[in-house]
Amino acid sequence: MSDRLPVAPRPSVRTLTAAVDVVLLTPRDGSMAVLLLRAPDNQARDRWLLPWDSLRAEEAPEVAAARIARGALGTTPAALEQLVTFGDGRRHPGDARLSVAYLGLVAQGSTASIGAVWVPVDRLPVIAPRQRATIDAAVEGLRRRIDQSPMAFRLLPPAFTLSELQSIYELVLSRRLHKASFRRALQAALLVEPTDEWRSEGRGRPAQLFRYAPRKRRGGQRGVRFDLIV
Amino acid sequence: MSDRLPVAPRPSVRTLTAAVDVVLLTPRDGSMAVLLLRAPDNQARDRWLLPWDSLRAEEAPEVAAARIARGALGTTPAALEQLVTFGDGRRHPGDARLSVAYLGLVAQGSTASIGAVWVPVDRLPVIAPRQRATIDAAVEGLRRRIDQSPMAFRLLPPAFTLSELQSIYELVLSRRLHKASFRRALQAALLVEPTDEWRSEGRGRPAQLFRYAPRKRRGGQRGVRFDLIV
DNA sequence: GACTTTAGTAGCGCTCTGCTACTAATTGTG
DNA sequence: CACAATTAGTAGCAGAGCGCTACTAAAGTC
Repeated sequence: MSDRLPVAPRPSVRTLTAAVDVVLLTPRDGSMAVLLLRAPDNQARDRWLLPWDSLRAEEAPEVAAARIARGALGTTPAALEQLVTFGDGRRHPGDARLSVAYLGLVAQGSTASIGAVWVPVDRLPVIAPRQRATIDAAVEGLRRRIDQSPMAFRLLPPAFTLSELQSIYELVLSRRLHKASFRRALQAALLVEPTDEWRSEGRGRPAQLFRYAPRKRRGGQRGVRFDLIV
Repeated sequence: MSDRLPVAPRPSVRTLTAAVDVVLLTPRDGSMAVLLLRAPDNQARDRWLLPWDSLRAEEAPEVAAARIARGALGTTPAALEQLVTFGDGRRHPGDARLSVAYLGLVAQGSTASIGAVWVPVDRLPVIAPRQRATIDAAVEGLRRRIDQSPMAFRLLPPAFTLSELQSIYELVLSRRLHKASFRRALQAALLVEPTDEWRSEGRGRPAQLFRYAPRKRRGGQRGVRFDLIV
């Protein structure tokens, strides 16, 4: 090991193929759903795929991700952020050497382009192993980050009831939350403000609609949590 | 938009160059330091660089990252995880189209290979813009994840004092923590166990040495935190 | 009107957390 | 040796946070 210079020599120019994959997630029928495309060619090895494309010349990956998402969705997703880059032996539908994965969040109730289908993440069809791993990473990434960034609000229309918001958290975290505690914590976090609209959803008392309106919190600097789940 | 098929046509094979960059971080002299290499060639545009190399044929990026880290460090870092992939217009020393960045953690007091220097992250020299952004992402990633994964312990030798551990957190979070509260939270998290060794560090009472020994925590399922800092 | 269903709140008790204030053990200094 | 200085480590209080039960409110259903 010590006989090798730590500085890389001027690299020989190696080229490879790179794809951008987009995982679009939305809440749907009580679970999270991912947007899959039906393969245009019935002979294709993978009948279903994540929206993807190879990276175009001079195109930044996040630009490509937005382009691919628009193509599959018809509109731009409410949020789009990089997840992970895979380059292992697992198969990608385009046999790309590298695939850069993006997570896009889509508000509940949105529709998709023709040929695209929302599929519950716990009922996925057979799909190329690398794209399967990408979806798992997306769901896990959403779970990890939902407390730290306003992702839940990107999964809802601009106005929503607090019960709907709580359902998003329950869906993403896959556990029940206590109503009063949830609302108290939400109140303390100064994240939403009430509108003067109410919505009656069939049975039961109508619910007030809220919108995402974060205010700067004073202080905030808390001690270390050690939220490490070993 | 709607006239474009959501399914990508069979992609023309586009190739590009990809690099793997490694940000090795260690605590050093009261701040975090990153390992930089001096350019072998004085005429090079960048006098200093992050350890990097282009991705070899059939080599998975995490394998390349481990290889590059070993070359720069002489040993394997205590942890190595993917950070982000850049592909924008910012310059990379190898002019790579894509660069996959990895974060490596190195225990306090480790030495580097010849030609490699530990530089405090708040006193960086001029460096290619993409690698500068990579370092920023590494420091920020460490800050974001230190509560959720045992990264702090990878920045220390196997046996350490609780004051040393607290210093790591203070360094990474760049704020002071309260001693009693820190220890109480650490105790509750069942993350460390005492050894029967003590260390006298010049002045003051000797400190007991601890080791990282996480135990499974019961329960753990807490409510939503809304730790969103707006 | 009684019952069901969903929204929303009050408040109790326990836990968690920030803090002050202590004790403990060592080195340095006259 | 006495005593200050320095670092390690703990006790315990007060207030904030959190889980929970139990309630009230407003709608539809029969």
